[in-house]
Amino acid sequence: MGAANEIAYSPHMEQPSAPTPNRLRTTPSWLLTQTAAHATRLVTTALATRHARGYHYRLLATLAETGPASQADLGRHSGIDRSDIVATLNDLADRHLVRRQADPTDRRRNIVHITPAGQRELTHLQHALDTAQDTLLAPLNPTDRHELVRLLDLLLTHHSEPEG
Amino acid sequence: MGAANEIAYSPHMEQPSAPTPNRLRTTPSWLLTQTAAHATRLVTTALATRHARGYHYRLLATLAETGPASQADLGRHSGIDRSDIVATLNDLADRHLVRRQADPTDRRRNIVHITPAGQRELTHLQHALDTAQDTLLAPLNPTDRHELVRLLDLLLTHHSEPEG
DNA sequence: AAGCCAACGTTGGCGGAGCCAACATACCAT
DNA sequence: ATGGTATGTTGGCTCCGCCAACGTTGGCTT
Repeated sequence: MGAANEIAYSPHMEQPSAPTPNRLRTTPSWLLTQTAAHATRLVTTALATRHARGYHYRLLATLAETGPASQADLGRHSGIDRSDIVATLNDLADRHLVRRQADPTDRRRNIVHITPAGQRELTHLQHALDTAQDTLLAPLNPTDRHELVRLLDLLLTHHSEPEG
Repeated sequence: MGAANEIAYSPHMEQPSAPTPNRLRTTPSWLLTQTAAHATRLVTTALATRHARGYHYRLLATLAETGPASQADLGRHSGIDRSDIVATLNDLADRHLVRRQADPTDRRRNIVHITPAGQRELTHLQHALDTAQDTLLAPLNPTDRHELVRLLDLLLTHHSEPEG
């Protein structure tokens, strides 16, 4: 039928997606969760190239910025639950990207350090992540990008502060 | 130590949250997923007042807008996987909010209808959802709200279209 | 008419993210 | 000394988004 570079049309080939109902398309929370889902997909595949998940990056990034910290503090800074911190740190420690060390002044606490290897890994993850950000924001010009960040920051700040 | 209307300070009372690392705070995908998480919390609790989840609303809304449709079409319009459609429709059908009917012209298909009770329930859910939207967008003025919707719509459209 | 491929509904499963409850241990103020 | 509370840890849960497989049915091709 057609030349090789034409797109073959098969009567059995249906549209992979269909128009989204207006009720959803105009609901801010829906727009938010759907774009977030796309962002998560991009980030997940980006981090997966280095066998990491979101929690791994978040913890390494938090550690690099705050310095050695207890697991509870890590949780508060990164917004990850204490129990999830444990599992994620286990992963990171198994790969020697992080070190748990007993706090001599408080025997309940572990002081968690990022290792040099962890620092290097974070650099790789950061690079992969930066690329994903560009892909995500591709359709937006610089002005729109800043505007989006501003608006999201407003929402996040408002809903995070206890005194709302 | 102070009067009753002062906020009691206890040395054991730590901040429930702590400053988020800049690396995260300035990452668009992080802002997106975190605000989406807040939105999901609001929507989830709003829908929970009527014992519904996101998928239930999405299907009812889609049905109301497109009219009777096959499960596959419902999936394409709502962005929900075929297998999840089955489970969600089971819930809705159990509560008589939806009716499955064999398609006489294609015995593979079910034609799904929304019942009058389903229409009424959708109205309730919509109301709960609208309130949640207001709570979510509280810190934004009308201009910013439209701007946010515009930007998210841009992202969503870009990443949904097959020809990216 | 036969054969083949595709779509349909359904079952069962998976992983990530965000939670919560409970517990033993350790700290600290009273 | 006692009681309240923070810490790390285990185990469990829900929601959302996916994927693989299977039996059935439809429809195009030859």
